[in-house]
Amino acid sequence: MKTIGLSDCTRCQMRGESIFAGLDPVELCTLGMEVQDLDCRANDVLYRSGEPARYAYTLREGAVKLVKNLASGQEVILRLLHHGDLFGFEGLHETQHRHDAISLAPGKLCRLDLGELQRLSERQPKIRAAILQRWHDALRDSEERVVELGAKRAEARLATFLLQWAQRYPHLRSLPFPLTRQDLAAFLGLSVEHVSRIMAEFKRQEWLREHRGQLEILAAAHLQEIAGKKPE
Amino acid sequence: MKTIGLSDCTRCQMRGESIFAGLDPVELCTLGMEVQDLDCRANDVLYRSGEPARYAYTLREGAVKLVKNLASGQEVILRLLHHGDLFGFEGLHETQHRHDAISLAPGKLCRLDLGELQRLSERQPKIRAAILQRWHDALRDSEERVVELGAKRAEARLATFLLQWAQRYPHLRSLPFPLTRQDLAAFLGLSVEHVSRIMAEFKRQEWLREHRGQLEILAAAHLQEIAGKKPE
DNA sequence: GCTCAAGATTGATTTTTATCAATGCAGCGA
DNA sequence: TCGCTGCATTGATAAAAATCAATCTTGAGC
Repeated sequence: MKTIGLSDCTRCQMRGESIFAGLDPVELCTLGMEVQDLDCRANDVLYRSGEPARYAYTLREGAVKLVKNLASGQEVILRLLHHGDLFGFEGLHETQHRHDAISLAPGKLCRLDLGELQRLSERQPKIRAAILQRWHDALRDSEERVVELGAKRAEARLATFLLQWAQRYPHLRSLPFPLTRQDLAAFLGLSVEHVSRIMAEFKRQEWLREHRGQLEILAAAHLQEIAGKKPE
Repeated sequence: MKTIGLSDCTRCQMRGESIFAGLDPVELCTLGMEVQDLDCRANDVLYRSGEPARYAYTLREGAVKLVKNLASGQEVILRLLHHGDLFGFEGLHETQHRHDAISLAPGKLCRLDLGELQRLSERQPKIRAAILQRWHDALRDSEERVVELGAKRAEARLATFLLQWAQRYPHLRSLPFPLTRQDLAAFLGLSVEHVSRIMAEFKRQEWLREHRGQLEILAAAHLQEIAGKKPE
């Protein structure tokens, strides 16, 4: 991971989707918020569980996983972040991070000091609302995961997941897919082998294709159907 | 469900744990917030998924489940609320409720108009902070459920759940336990039969006792051990 | 190109969990 | 009290998923 320097938010491509959306350039300049610009490679550790929470991050490019490691040695992926996502903001309410944040692919991030963010959100209703919206989205997503894990079988979970992943790249036929089977297993609550078998089956059915970290979904309709299927 | 009338928050036993904690009686009076006082029986429907979200609720007595019903007919319990808990506040960011809220036992609630709550939270930093704290807690809990469902086996999930339930009644030896096996199954992502077998086993081990909606935990230490156990 | 290591796949087997089918039991109204 | 009715329990069996044990790829470094 590499610190590049300060970010110039007024020129950021991503601003419209960030928590600073809705502020005009003048407002943005008067915030007095320093935003660090970071580059990461695959498997860089942004922070570890238990470390003091000092920063939140906006992911501009790449993908990041938030991971919980259990005493048993198992790992569970709690969230997967894409371009535009904010993470680490639990730090506004807790002194320590409660999971690891690890990049899955080379990418770019903005690092925001949590103290400054806190002050800003108190003064700027627009920013406050934006953060609250992220909180809301994170809760909704997490509850959807509870539904998936609690009520659906392996193939349905995987199908749902692949379709959701694809939604994050609406304009692309071939999607970046930097997840290992281990990552998929840790996200879906399954064993690596089981994930591998189901992926193989999906490929045999020609519902998808995979090549060098790229994924193509060929039969979204079939996956949709599988995704809705209950255990029966 | 029965509307009793307006609540006098200044005299509420629960105020210290509510979102109005930290306000002195004078501040409380000047808020101009009308709080409806409700009684419920077991199995009353407070709201349904898809209904316009108009109120949030504070549960003063009893227990409430937030349920998602799937197209397949399965149900998943997303949250279980106890005395002191606030729910329905997703309505601050969405126009419709996204789950059913159903009481498990007779109880008492306060009903807060979401519009008023919104206005209040904009003006009163203390209330805003309190709501944000609930949001944070809900996310943390939901993520813990993802860990349970994604990484643990049936006995571990049940043991964890029982211990958490007990934590909500720290001073009681014998706990109110208004859940059916169906409720437990819907919360833990298991079948009714499986839950029943594990409960029977825990009772055989004399780790707990159950009688007419009351639960006694006799061997928390053993349950703790089971709760941490990975699938192996 | 060749070698190695990490990840992915496949098969055989076991464990966990769901499903199906009775049966038991407690509370309640007639 | 009887006889429902709705849970809860128990057993037998089937399905789903994990585990164990080999391979098989593939990509990186030489």
